[in-house]
Amino acid sequence: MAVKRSGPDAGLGEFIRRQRELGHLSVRQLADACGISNAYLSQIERGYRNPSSFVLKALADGLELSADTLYAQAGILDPSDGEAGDVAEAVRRDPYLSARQREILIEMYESFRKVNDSD
Amino acid sequence: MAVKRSGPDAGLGEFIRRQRELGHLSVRQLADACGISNAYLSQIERGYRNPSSFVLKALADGLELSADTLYAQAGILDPSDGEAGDVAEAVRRDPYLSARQREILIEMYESFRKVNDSD
DNA sequence: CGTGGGTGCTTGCAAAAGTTAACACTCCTT
DNA sequence: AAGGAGTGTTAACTTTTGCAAGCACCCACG
Repeated sequence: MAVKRSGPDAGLGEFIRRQRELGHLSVRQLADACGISNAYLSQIERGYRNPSSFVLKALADGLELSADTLYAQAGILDPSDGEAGDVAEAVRRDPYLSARQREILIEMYESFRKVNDSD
Repeated sequence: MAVKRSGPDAGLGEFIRRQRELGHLSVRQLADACGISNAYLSQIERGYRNPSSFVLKALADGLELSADTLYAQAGILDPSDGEAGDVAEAVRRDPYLSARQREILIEMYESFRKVNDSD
């Protein structure tokens, strides 16, 4: 599946460590806040382990940044996913729409915005 | 340890299954698109497995939605996340749309919802 | 019929995730 | 100097992920 597997090679880990240090947190403090063991966090930071989705989310919360930011660092999120107003966001989060329907609604919304700009 | 543990309890899995069905994809089709095995996807959808962050990201891509959307559904539900389905609300609050445009978007949104019900 | 392909599901098993209990080191305090 | 408490790291272990290979079922087509 092409995705980078473990090994001392972790951009994500380095980023987490830097964020942790910026927040003046010890390995144990952040690990506790995330509900994981300090040993495990240490290994994640040095690229010897890949966190599960739940742990990644917990880390994002503990570091007070969005999961998307961590994903971006993990190299698994297109930075282009960024922007989007509240409407587009609400559409993306709606669990009852198909991908195609979301696409249509967002496109229509953005075309409305565009038209209004030139007023 | 705070992080939610497995069990047939899967909000996330149900959501993934629903999205897959809305896209008219078979288990094998989505699994292939995500680079994971069909057996594994089946188990994820029924709540017997928790995907790693990499697999979760692949699923988000395969379903054409953002990783955060999956996270929101993943049951790490901050109630503060403002109850997803408020597309209509977001549209009504948007200051950059005309009354007519709001009407159109909401109507289209609701018709999508209606169509999906009868799947 | 019958067989080939479609669907989702079960079953081992190797390989990772994740834990507990240690380690070595530093900095304070006594 | 001897202890305590802080730091990050390692080692041995258990639990979970994720896959290959197969099951049972349904539907179309010769």
